[in-house]
Amino acid sequence: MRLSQLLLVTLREDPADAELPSHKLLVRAGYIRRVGNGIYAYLPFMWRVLQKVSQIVREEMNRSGAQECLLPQLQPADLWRESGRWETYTKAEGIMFALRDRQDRDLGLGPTHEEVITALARDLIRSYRQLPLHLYQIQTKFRDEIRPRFGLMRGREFIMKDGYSFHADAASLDQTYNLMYQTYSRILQRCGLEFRAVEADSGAIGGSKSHEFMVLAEAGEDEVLFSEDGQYAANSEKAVSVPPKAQPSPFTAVETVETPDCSTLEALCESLNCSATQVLKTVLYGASFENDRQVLVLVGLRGDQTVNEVKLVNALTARAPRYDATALISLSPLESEAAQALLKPDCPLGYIAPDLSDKWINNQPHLEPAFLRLLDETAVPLQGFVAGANQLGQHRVGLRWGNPMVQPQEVVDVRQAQAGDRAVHDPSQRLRTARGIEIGHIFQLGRKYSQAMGATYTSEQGKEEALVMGCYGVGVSRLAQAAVEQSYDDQGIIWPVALAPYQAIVVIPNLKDAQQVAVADQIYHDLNQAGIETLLDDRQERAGVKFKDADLLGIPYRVVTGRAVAQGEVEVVIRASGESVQIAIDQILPTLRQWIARALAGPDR
RNA sequence: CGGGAUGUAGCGCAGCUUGGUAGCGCGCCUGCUUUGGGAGCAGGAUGUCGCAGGUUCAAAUCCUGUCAUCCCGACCA
Repeated sequence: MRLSQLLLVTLREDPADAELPSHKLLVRAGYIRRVGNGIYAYLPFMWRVLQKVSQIVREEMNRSGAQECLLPQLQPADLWRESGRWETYTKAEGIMFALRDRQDRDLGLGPTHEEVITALARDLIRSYRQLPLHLYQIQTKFRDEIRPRFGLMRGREFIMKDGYSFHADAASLDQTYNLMYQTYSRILQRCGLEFRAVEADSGAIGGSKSHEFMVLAEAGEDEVLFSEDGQYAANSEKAVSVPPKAQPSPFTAVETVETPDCSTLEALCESLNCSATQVLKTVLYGASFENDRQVLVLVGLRGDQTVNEVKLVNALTARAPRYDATALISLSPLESEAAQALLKPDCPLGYIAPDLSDKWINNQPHLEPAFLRLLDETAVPLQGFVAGANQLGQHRVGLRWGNPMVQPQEVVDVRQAQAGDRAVHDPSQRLRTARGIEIGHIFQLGRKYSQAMGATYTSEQGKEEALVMGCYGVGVSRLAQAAVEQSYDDQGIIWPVALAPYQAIVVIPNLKDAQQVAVADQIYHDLNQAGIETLLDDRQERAGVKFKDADLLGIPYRVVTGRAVAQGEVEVVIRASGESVQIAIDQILPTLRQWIARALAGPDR
């Protein structure tokens, strides 16, 4: 394309509403425009990038044997009621845009497609002979994010590839899951991105085994913990580790001591002259379930550790049935004001322990009259520890489990693993931390949806069985922006060759020089003819403007038909390295062809 | 939803404290010059100062409300 005919509006200054470099650059270089909060227009250059990503995803998915289809975005609420997610998706997480049609039917705009695909599978899959089966689509998803931000990173409308596989048994699911792990790795390699696959929490979608694919970048919203030997990597929400050893306790006898003004751990440790590892910290949470029942949760853990709320949410969700509930709607630490509504006014907050009496709980209609008491694994081996006395200004020291401190029955892992902790698989390894942008997620769903929605098949033994499912997502638009976040400089974007909207740009420094124009035209024509996607900057602009724009746009190879055309040569500048070489005009095509082929060389086929 | 901030020309901003009829840079249009790293000179166009009330002789400026946007948090297949 000729730039003189393209819609290209570049900005010299950063847009005021952008924070991330990638967001600023995509707007400045004319790739995207914000239309509303979390809603973006993909302008022609961006659309080309997105198609590049989609095409790589498509090729690799097809290669894995999955079949492409396109599912509806407008989804009947009844399907979501069948899976039990209508309430949680419109109420709890509130992530689904819900609407009502003129017949008063509830509908949702698809944030994900498990329900639709499972309903289809229920209709279409009858026999084990049809299995395994893997369907995927690439299309726009809608999510009513509470706080959209960072441009395409967290939009309310975004493009995603989502795939769903169906199996007769767990072994077959495992196979496809592993295949997807490889497929995703290939996709990211082909996109030219630095990434890491990590163990992940499976979150509200449910299911068991799950990995996230993280594009590594400082601006990433997720923290990744990994061991240096490469054997272990996990999202910090999910990560497990061996905590540092506890210091031996200086307390030998059980006694209650006065600890005024020690409602914080630091103050307590200083006052008692002990280590936080000898303190049993008790954190109070308020949890609400979808049936409006509220539960107060006491979590005991070692003082130097912190609660991982994702793990705690999972622990509570698992216990929902005991409150006749299925889903946790909210969980938050009880701050003093909120606590006042639920607890009696003189409750000794700051000095509580896991054996805090239930009598402090207010008598309220939806509030459970007893605490749910959970103990983190780190607290179990403590000896001679310190805990609140359940009396303002007092702590107990020298405690051991049993008498008088009754150990909570339920021991769980709700502890946040941290950089510097030892790895579980090899305690000589220390965990390190990195930041990542989640651009892919694979799950083993199991029978969660097929059971809920009655999607069954007839097995080889003639028995009716629920389908075993997996699901696999790639954030296509997010991936494109993540690529920028990983690769830019102070001049602009540096696209990987595989994702660049155009691979080359021919710049004419001086339009008045007929020879420069003729050579540029010829090269432009020849390159396109040879299948190299090439732009021609034939705008009535000064050379400097064209160079600046080419750099900002991030086109990998820039061919400049400058003064050297008189000697039969042009200059080629490699965007990524800034390297510049003089090349004979007739060598441009073979040279670029070779460079591009090398840059696009993906994983072995 | 809690905390913080901002809304003034297409974009980035000043003006607001101390009310007096709106300005700078970039961009845009015209002309001349320039022509390899976001040119120079000359001329020109562009604003319901987010919106609605109020105070006042007079409001971008003060007050109230409201909407929008951004940041931190909560939230997030």
